[in-house]
Amino acid sequence: MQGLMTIRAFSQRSRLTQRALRLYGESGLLEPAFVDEQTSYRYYTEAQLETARQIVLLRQLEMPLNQIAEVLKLDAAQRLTAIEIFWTEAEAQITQRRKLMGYLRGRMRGEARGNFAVQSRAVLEQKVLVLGREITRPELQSFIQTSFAALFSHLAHAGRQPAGAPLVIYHWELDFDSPGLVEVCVPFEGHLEPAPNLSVRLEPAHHEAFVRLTKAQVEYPDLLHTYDALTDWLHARSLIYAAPREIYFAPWDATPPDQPAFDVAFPYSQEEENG
Amino acid sequence: MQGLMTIRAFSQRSRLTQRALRLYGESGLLEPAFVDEQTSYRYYTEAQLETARQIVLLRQLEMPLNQIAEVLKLDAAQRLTAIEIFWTEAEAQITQRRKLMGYLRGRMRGEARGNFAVQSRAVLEQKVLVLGREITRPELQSFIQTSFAALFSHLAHAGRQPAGAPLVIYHWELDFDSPGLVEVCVPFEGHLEPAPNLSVRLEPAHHEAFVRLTKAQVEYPDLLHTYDALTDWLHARSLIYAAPREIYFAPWDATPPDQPAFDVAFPYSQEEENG
DNA sequence: TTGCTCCTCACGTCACGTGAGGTGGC
DNA sequence: TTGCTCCTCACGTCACGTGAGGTGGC
Repeated sequence: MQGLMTIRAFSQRSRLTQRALRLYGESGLLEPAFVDEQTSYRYYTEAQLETARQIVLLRQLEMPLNQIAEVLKLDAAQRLTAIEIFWTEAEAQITQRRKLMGYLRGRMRGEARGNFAVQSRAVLEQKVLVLGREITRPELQSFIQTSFAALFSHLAHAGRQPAGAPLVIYHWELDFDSPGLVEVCVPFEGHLEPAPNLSVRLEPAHHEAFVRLTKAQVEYPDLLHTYDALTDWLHARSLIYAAPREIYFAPWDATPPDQPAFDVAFPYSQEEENG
Repeated sequence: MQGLMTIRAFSQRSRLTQRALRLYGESGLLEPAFVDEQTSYRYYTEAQLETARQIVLLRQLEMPLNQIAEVLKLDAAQRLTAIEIFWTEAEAQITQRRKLMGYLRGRMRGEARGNFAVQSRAVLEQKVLVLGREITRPELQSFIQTSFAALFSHLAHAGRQPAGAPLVIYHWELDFDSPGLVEVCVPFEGHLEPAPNLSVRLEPAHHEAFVRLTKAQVEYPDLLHTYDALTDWLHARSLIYAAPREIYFAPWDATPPDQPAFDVAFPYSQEEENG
């Protein structure tokens, strides 16, 4: 019994509740150094305090328990790296929320209501080279970049040039959290054979409602408002709309933040015979 | 059926899941404009979209549903104020976490381990005027300030001077989340009658372990480390300790951030006859 | 024998996600 | 009749909080 603490003593010194300690014991996150088989009493050592305190700290940063378990398996150097990665993501979320709050403020003060002028246009039929996959939100950014690179290199190998602005089509009805099909497309002319994962498709002629945005507006709050403005516009005209798309008509890297860089568009058709 | 949307249409345009919409309907947060009594089908109006979108935004700021319900009852001006208050608290939490992360970084790199030098001293018996109440963490700051003001004015009215450094005693064993008894005390000499809520007590002579901190260190991470250092020190010497206290020996407002301003102390006694 | 500490269920909370099994209108 | 949309349970998830009712050692 030398140096062993009861759950009460350990709870007080670690600042973990007894309930939490039992839970962590069951899940294997922090098992008591010794458990009396007769009484099921849990006993902890002084050395386990360090682990317990790290758990407390990580929980206060809102790291989930299963991630904490993984982090604790790493050695000191890797552990700090893992924590830094987690924290970087947390900070990104915070930035996101701060922007949302700014958007909310403006919205409630009645500002910026007309900032997103909806226009419409006719789009001609065009052939596109398509790379599509089911992805989730966090994967989106890197998926788009690598896909465009793959498409352009495929075109170059076939001796073809892009014949229009590249676009990205979102097939999952604006539900941003669950995974859904995203297609990255580059228009071309002439003939191209489909390859594994790369299909060739004829995008039909259509009308579309669109909003033109600057490069800076690619971030969250503005994009949300754009979608709202577009669906409101379409609904007000009783139009049926298809999967939304982003059309990158300007060279992305060369465009300054405050200059128009892309359109968000919804293809639409007249409502079926009804009213 | 003019202008009524099914739950699916409303879900897509509001970006709330059907599950969430049903839940909000039951709780009264956002009830469908019309419910078919035969089929129990829910129908929503265009006008409800604005409310729905505000709910989405507030949920993304992690405002709890019951608080959202309260906020939505307010008119536009008050609503924005309420949201700003909520957000200010959220930002305070973020600042807190960022400090914790800094503390964790230093801790894992092995820095700052010896920063908190534990000392010990004998304290003489003294009479104190006490104001105590059960409070929770968020109330602490303002409770301490108003209590000190009340105690000093009581002393002044009775024609007495403080006879030592004022202190705050925490009786709830370092469990910072649940509510617990906190006592704000001012030592005095001579005679004083107890008043409602104000008791007069003789603090017995004792020994205490303490750490001296600067004004800047009153914030979270350092305070945590201080408590750890003190309980480790006491435990290493097999000492029994009582409720911890903070002793404000310097005039708070006049002290610069990097100067010593208060002690964190644990009264202790020898362990009962045992080893 | 009386407290005290510890134990194991088991249900509640929060805001949903995810089926299961069933109904109504074209 | 077949899909499709909608419905209502009901259980699962996450990280616990909060009793209820019972045991073991001084």
